Amino acid sequence: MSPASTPSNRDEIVAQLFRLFRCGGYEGVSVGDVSKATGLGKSSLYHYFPGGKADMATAVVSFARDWIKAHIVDPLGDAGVPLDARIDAMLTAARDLYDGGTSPCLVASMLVTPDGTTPEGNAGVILSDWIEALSKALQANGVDAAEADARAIAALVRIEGSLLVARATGNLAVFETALEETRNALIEK
Amino acid sequence: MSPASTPSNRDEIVAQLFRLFRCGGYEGVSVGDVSKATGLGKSSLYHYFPGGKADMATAVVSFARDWIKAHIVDPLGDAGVPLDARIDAMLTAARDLYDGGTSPCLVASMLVTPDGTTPEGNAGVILSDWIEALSKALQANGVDAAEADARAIAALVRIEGSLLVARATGNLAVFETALEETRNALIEK
DNA sequence: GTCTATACTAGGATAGAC
DNA sequence: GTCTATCCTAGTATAGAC
Repeated sequence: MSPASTPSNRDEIVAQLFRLFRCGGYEGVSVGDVSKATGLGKSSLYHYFPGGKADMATAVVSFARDWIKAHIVDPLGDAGVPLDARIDAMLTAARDLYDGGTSPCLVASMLVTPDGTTPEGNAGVILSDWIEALSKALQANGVDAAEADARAIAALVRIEGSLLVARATGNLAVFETALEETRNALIEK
Repeated sequence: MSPASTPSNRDEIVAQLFRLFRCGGYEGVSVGDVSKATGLGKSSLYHYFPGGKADMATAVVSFARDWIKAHIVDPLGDAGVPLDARIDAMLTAARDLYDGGTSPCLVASMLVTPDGTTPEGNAGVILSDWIEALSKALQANGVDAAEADARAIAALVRIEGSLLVARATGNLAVFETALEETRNALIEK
């Protein structure tokens, strides 16, 4: 794959890394792939990421975590907006992030590691951030803590599960339907 | 990893392959890994799988599909057993397959492929088999087709999603709770 | 900060003996 | 059917010039 335009700074490289790692996971991406995708030579990449591929993984997880914070966690905590609007914003962000059910989840892809290996970059915290923010938003609207946690977890289970099932079976509607069900389950009194 | 005991036939090798591929996906497993895990030399492996790693992936998907048929699809179609007992059997099989939420799903892991690559072995059909069998079982008990499909899909979404969330966040209870919720949602009149 | 060139290892696959 | 030996490519990483 040739680069849309050669990136001029580290942030643009990381955006490319996100595209690559979300599809291939850690093992499925080579430094050569990154070189091709960005148009930069390997040495340039090692300039930005002295620790090599492991550094790239760390950077991409950090990038994704920031994206979730800006587009999901912070909006969910915005007390100036009604809860149902915040939830709609979250679901819109999810639809966008996963391209309507066609693009894989980075967390899921980074979780695939050879037997006995620990996942690179600890992407799991991204899901924890999301769940916590959602639970907090529900609690601020009068849902008790245990119920809020359960609903928040169920929401992420639906989103992640439907993305996987949609992509595995080629049935894209599964994802869209799950978003709608998630909305209903979260808003329910 | 050293072999529990050196496998004496192709089936035993495939069982090892299943362990490896479900964790590492296609890209995360090398022929050398397989050699170490089985105790067989590379040439022996190429004797059983002339097409190399791609052949191994095909064999392991076939193995998993057979397992699902024997432990889930066929029991779900057993008209001599009450529906709720069949569903319990399905959930017990799932708990067993995923080791209570600690072992990854082969379908999910094989879905992780470098950008532009098509998944090796087409593991997605395994989920389709499962969903279809579950929907059929519900329909045979008076649930109309559209509702049965929706419930079957929702069940797999919950199982796959909870496995992912449980493993990513380190919260194993998510998986067990999801199995219970799946049971309730399927049995509901 | 980017390049070319290079070193070295790991990975996929085959040859040919036993 | 399994082994040792080997081949070749791809992959990670570094050196040093510009």
